[in-house]
Amino acid sequence: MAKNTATQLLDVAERLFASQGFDGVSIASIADELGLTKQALLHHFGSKEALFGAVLQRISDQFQLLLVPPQAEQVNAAQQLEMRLLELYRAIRLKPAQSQLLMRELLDNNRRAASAKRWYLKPLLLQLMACVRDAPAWAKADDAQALALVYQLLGAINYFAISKPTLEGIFGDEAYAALDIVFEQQLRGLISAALASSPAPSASSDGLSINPQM
Amino acid sequence: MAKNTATQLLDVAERLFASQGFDGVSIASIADELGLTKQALLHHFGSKEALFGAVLQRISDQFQLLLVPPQAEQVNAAQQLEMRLLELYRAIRLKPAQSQLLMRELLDNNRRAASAKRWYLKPLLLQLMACVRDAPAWAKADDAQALALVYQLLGAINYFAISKPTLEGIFGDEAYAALDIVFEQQLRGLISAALASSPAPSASSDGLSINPQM
DNA sequence: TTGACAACTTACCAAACGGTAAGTTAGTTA
DNA sequence: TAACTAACTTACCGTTTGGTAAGTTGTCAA
Repeated sequence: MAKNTATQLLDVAERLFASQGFDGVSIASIADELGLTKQALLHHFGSKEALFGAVLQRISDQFQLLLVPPQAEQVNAAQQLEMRLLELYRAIRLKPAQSQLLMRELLDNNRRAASAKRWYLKPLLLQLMACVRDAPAWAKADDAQALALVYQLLGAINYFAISKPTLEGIFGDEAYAALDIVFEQQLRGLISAALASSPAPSASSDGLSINPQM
Repeated sequence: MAKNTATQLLDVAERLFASQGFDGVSIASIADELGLTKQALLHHFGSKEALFGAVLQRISDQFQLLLVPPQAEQVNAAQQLEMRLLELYRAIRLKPAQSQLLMRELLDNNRRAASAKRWYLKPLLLQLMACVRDAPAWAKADDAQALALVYQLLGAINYFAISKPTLEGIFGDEAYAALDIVFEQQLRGLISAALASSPAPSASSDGLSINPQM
C-alpha cells in the first residue's frame, strides 16, 4: 500500500525538523524530497507552523499508543515499570527522530508561546508516575516525589538517545556500540536501585498537587 | 569595570542562541540589543558561525573552571561525586542558558559537521568517570560502565534543567517550585543508590577503550 | 603632523524565506 | 456533457538574511 502524499510529507518533515530544527528547515526542502513544490505542501498543511504542529501531534498520538494499559496479570510493580521504561527506551533508540523533536520542543516552547500549547508529555508523565507508585517503597510518594523520579529516568534515557552522534565522535563507533549495550543493562539497575530506596522527603506536607488541566 | 563590546556581544549571543537556536537568531538582533549594527558584530567575529563558535568556546572554558581538581582531603568518594554533580546541577540551574546551548549542540552537531568539532563534554565526562571509580563498588568498572552511569546522571540533570518552562506550564509555577526542591534531594538519593549497587556486566571483556584524542 | 589602526557606520547585494494568486490537470459525481 | 473538487504547478511578492565594500571617527604612537 502506498502512503498518501500528506503522510509522506509528515515523514520527511519529522526527520528534517528533528535533525535541523524548525528554523533550520525550509518547507521547500521538505517538498523537494518528494519531488513536489512547496506549494503542494502548503496545499496540504496551510502553513509551516501547521505542518510542524501536525508532526508533533502525530508523535504524541504514537506515544499514546505505546503506553498500552498495564497487563491484567499483576506482575511485580518494579518489573512492570522497568519493562515500560525499557520499551520506551527501545522505541526511542529505534526512532530517535521523535525523541529529538520532543527535546527540541522542550527547548523551544518558551519561544513559540504564541501557538496553542499542547503538553505532549503530560499523559506519559502521569502514567509513569502511577507506575512508580506501584512499587512498595513509593506507594505513599506524593506527586512531586514520583515526578522527580520519573523525570530523572526519562532524562537519562532521552539525553543518551540524542547524544549518539556526539558519543560516537568522542569515543568512536565501536566503543559506542559497547556503551549502548551496557547503558541498557545499567538502566535496569538504576531503576531497580531507585525503586528500592525510599523517596526523598517532600518539600511541603501536602506535596505537589497537579491541576487536572489538559 | 565596563565589559568591552566583544564580551557584551558574547553575553547577548549566548542568551539568544540558547533560547532560540542558531537559525532562530539573526546577528542583527544580537547587535541591536547593544545599540549596534550587525556590521559591528561582524567586525568583531567575522561571521555568524564564528560568533557561535566563540560562544561555545567560552562555555567550554567556564565548565573547565567549574571542574576544579578534587580536594586534597580524601573524603568519601560517593560524597565527592555527589557534591560535584550537585555543584554542576546548581550551576546549571543558575545559568540554564549554557546547558540549553550544549543541549542544542548535541542535537545539531550532526548537521554542523562541517565546522571543526570540539567535544566540549569530553573533559567533564572523563573527570566524572574518574569520580565514579572512586566508589568501592565501581572501582573495577570499565570505561563503558562508568560512562553509562555518568551519562545517566548527567542526563537526569540536564533534561530536568531544560524542562522548566514545560513543567511549569503543565503543573503550574508553585508546583514546579516544590518539584525543584524534591528533585535535588532525590538526585542525591539516586546517586547514592547507583553507587551502592554494582555496575552491570560489560559487553566485552576488555570493555570500552577510550582513544585519547582531543 | 602624520600614519596606523581599531571600532564602528551607511549603503548595498544576491539569495532564500514563507506565503498569495492564479492557473492546470485529472478524477468523480449529477 | 457539465459542474465540482482535490492535487498539484508556475509566477510572483515583500521581507529578512548573512555578508561585502567603502567610508568615518577617535586614539595613540613615532
